[in-house]
Amino acid sequence: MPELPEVEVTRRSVASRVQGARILAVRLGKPLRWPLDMAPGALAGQTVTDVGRRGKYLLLHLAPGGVLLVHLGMSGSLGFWREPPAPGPHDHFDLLTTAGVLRLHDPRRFGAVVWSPHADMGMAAKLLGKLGMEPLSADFDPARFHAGLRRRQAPVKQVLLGGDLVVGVGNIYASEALFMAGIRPTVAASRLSRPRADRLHAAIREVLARAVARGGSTLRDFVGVDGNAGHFQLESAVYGRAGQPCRACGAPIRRLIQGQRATYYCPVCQKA
DNA sequence: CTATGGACCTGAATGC
DNA sequence: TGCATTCAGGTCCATA
Repeated sequence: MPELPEVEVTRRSVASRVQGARILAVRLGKPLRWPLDMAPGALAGQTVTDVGRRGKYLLLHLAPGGVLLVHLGMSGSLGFWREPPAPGPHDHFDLLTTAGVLRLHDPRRFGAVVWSPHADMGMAAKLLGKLGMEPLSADFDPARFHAGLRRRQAPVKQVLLGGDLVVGVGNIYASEALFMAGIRPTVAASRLSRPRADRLHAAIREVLARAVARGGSTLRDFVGVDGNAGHFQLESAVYGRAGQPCRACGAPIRRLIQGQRATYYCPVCQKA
């Protein structure tokens, strides 16, 4: 479900609710991607000082002790209640605080919660250490982006998904950004000229920033922290539109598989 | 080091 | 209606 915009929207609403709250306990459901071995009272007494984000990871900074890292995987969402309903079969993590309960709901359990005390940043460092540039920050530099692309022989779409050059571009927005830049997803990343890399750089920023501004509502079943479903307005140019006419030129949108993931593009607007 | 395919898990949609 | 197959927004890991 979540790509960077959805995670960012989630971050903002989580921050507004739990920042400054003190943790009372945690409740664990089924194991997520990595089992979290933690007693219910393990974090009790810690305060949530800040809610950050790196790529698609949410970072709950706790004082005095460390960072609680949360990833939503493919199907995860966070909810917040003053008085939460009884946990369902897919509610796998509750953070009980003085402000209310933050709950991770994740049917497929590809998501994760990782606790890293400051003394031992092992797991968090390993997960965050290889991440690429943040696309919505000044850190996302066109020259470095182009240099990174030039070193890769793989199709540009798969390089975008890799997350080691630039983070946060998921399967939907990868297709959308490539369409906006007029670049075919199958082109070897190394073959992109600087001007075309610059167009892609700008397209990534624009597509993601627009989705954030719309509250992450571009995804079909995005569920905000307040429980409201999105507006069900998947306004994609190409994603999920195989066979339908390109909104720019009318040619039928094509679908192909790259690295076991669906890719969509316009054969006319994206020549190479 | 890079590139590729498999793995993890469940539910919804589709097809016969 | 029932049952099998396909597909889904992520990313780590083993293997060449």
